[in-house]
Amino acid sequence: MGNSLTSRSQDYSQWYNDLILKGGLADYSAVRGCMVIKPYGFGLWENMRDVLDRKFKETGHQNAYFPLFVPKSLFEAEEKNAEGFAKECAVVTHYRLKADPDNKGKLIVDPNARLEEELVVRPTSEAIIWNTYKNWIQSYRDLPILINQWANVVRWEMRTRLFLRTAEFLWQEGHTAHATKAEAIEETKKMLDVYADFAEQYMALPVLRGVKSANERFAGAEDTYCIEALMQDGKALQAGTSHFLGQNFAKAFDVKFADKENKLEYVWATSWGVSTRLIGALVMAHSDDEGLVIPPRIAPLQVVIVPIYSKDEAMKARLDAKAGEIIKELRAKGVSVKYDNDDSNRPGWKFAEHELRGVPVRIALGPRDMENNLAEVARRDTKEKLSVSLDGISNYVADLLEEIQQQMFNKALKFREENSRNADTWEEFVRLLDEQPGFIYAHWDGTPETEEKIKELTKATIRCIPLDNPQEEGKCILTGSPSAQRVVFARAY
RNA sequence: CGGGAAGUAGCGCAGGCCGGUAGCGCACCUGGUUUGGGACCAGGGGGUCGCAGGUUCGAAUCCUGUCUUCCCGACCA
Repeated sequence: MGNSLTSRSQDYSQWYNDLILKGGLADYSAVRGCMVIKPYGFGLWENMRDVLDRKFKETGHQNAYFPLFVPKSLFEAEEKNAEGFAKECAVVTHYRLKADPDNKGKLIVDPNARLEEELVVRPTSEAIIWNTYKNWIQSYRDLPILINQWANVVRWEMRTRLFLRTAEFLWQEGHTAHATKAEAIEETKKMLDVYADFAEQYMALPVLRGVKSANERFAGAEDTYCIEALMQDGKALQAGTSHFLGQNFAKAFDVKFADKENKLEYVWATSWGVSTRLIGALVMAHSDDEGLVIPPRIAPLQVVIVPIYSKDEAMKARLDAKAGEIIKELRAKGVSVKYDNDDSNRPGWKFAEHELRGVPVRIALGPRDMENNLAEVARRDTKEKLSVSLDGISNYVADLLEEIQQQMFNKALKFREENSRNADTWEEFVRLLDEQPGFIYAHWDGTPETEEKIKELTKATIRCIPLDNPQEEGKCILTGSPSAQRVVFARAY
């Protein structure tokens, strides 16, 4: 019907937008480049958030909240950071509107209400946070500070895309302060591992863990670690970053502490974040032409039960009673389940609708099954349908959810492996990018100029230099200069 | 900011070249029959045609301007 999805082969962008709109995750909003996250999409975000938040707390972090507005003078304190974000900042210049004297019923910005100092709407919070940390840190006894905040940030991008790049997005940003460089680096890597584990175990999304080249590094960081995922169209997506900030922000905001010998030292810093972009990653990694496919562990709804009613009222009552039993058992196991007994839609409509929304497991319960003590269990990932005995069905479904979770990860991993290739010559590199897009492992001479040139020529960037990358002598695909290792190239979102 | 396309009912669209006072599908409301892969019949409600000017007896339609959205680039998580 009108709800069918554009086929992927036709237009990947359209397919992606359809998935989000028709899958019920989000809507376009009245504000350019922003979106409305609908309850179903927000439920997904809440589940992701809850898991991450638990992991942050398990690793010793606490939540706090810092202001949305950053005075311009603070924002510009760390020069590289300010420069990096300057082009995409929304800025508050006035604090009042007034009636338009020339246009009844309309408002204009009151020119007399100009702020003495402009306020930058945070594109990231390092500046405001380090300005605060300055007051919190005097001694090594005050360290480490391990704080995370859940917030929204604004980056005024020229071109936006639902979930992947919206002008405003939700995220978490961790900001930590440490007494030693080693401790800060350890923190940076630890949080990268938290992200990678989350992506793989909960989102069923295999990721490469690596470090960014200088060109792709976060503005103001010494090193940017990242997790990189591969989407079904062969493009890469940066799914999370963890930055070792060195002493850059400590120096910019003059944050020093007295060590045990009473010597004053600059504090070492990290920051790390993941955003609602993860939802975009999830959509593009797992969905198919029937709609979303959401991994069970973070699905807003894990199981839906669809009764097949008939005129027979007694049978209807039996179906309701049986469904009630199953729901009770599943809920006792911590499985989220909905009984879709809304009589205004027919079963076929419901099947299609829940597939569009990516509900991992559907149980159909009808008279035919009841007579045989069976139910039809359908899994979303493979679209397989099985007749399952009603005895112990809740155990079966609980196990199936875990199996789907595993299967989705395995499938995505297999896809990534099949779309990861070595390129040894420039011709091969260019051909692979166009004909078999994916992660391309190639030698690079290590210079920013070469990386820039490759980007200009092919739009491919270095996604990361994987951690524990095998060392291998070779020649740069562009310049032929010696190289000690392959790095990962791809076109990226 | 460049290059395309589009703004007509809640959604998706037709009508536009050739001007005559707006239509289709879905959704919605009422009644009935239905329910194992997006049901059917009958009846019904809903639109200053993105906005502002202009041409004309008359504009959804022609002209000018303007705003917005989507797609493709540049920028970026």
